Amino acid sequence: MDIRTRLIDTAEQLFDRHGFTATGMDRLTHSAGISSRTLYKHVGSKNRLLAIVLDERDRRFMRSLASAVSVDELFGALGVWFADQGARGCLFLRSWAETGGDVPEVVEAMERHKARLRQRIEEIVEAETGRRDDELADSILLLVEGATHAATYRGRATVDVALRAARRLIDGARG
Amino acid sequence: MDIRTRLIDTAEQLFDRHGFTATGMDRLTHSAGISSRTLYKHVGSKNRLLAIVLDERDRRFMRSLASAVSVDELFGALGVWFADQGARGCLFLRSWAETGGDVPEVVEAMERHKARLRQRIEEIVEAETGRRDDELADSILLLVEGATHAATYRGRATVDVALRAARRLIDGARG
DNA sequence: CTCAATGTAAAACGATCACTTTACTTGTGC
DNA sequence: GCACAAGTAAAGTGATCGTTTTACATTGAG
Repeated sequence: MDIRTRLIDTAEQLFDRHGFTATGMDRLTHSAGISSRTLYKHVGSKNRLLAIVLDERDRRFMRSLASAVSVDELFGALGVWFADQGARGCLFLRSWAETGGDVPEVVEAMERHKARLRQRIEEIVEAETGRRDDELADSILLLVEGATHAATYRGRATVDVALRAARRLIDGARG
Repeated sequence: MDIRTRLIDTAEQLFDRHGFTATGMDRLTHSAGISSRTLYKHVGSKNRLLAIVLDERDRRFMRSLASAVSVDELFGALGVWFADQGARGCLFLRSWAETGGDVPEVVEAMERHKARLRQRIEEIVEAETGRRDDELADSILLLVEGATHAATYRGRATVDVALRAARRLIDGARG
């Protein structure tokens, strides 16, 4: 595997499992099996590394939603994501909060991700109902966000609750 | 103001605004205007301080929901909370994640808070509909959790979206 | 008047922080 | 066969981490 990919993957796991600030560069370089010199040649700084990690995670997350054209598939994909990656809350919001909103690269990565997620949900709602519905998309975004965070303490069944609530909202809007 | 109260209030603000790990004890003692010796006499360690902060925040948060007997009042209180305290995501989940789930006192404070929140929502749903409805309470918990986190990047209007979605779910369950 | 409690300031603790530097080993392409 | 790019290990940068310690001031109760 490419050294840069290995670095970014390792960083994502450590940041996600132990937190950004709590993860030291020593632990990172040892886990990735590279020297600190190489790390800094590649990513420049710890903050830049975080921003890169977030961008890469966004790409992977959006790809996992790429084929969904219904809320069933949306929450299905979300359930698979949690099963694969674990559920420890949204890494974008956690990173934003851990850095106090003070790191522009991180703020922008978070905002980009949330805008894309919101856009994707809008498309799914339109595919399912046949029309644009901002309010419905907003509601389902809330359910996705809620499931993401409640799953950390209520487990994966939360995704099913979110799906059923989304279905009721859609059926209500249709009827 | 009592020295211990001042310490806990200051810690809550700093942890919330800048993150737990990123907040050093020096900054904390200077902001609270106390010596580090006194701080450690009172709370023992940084982790214990965090647990105490969370318990105190839970008390204050639950008190702000104490009089609500409808979802309108529930989300009304939530909106007031965000207006007063700002919206940077759930401090309990953020603290749990920042400490990697490795600090028992923090894990327990988070779980206590979430159990109480879920219980409070169950009561509000019962007051509003006249009957117990676990599924409906689960859905509204998701909307509360979703609003809490989406408010960080979509602003306070998110609370209104959550309220309207909750109303539709309740009306659907009633009819 | 004095003892004990409660506070302060400030230095010291070893560890660790993010990051840089020095010195050396590898291929790879021309 | 040699220069160059890309990696390593390891020491060093000064700063800061959470926590403890030393030495001293204030204050209220008996």
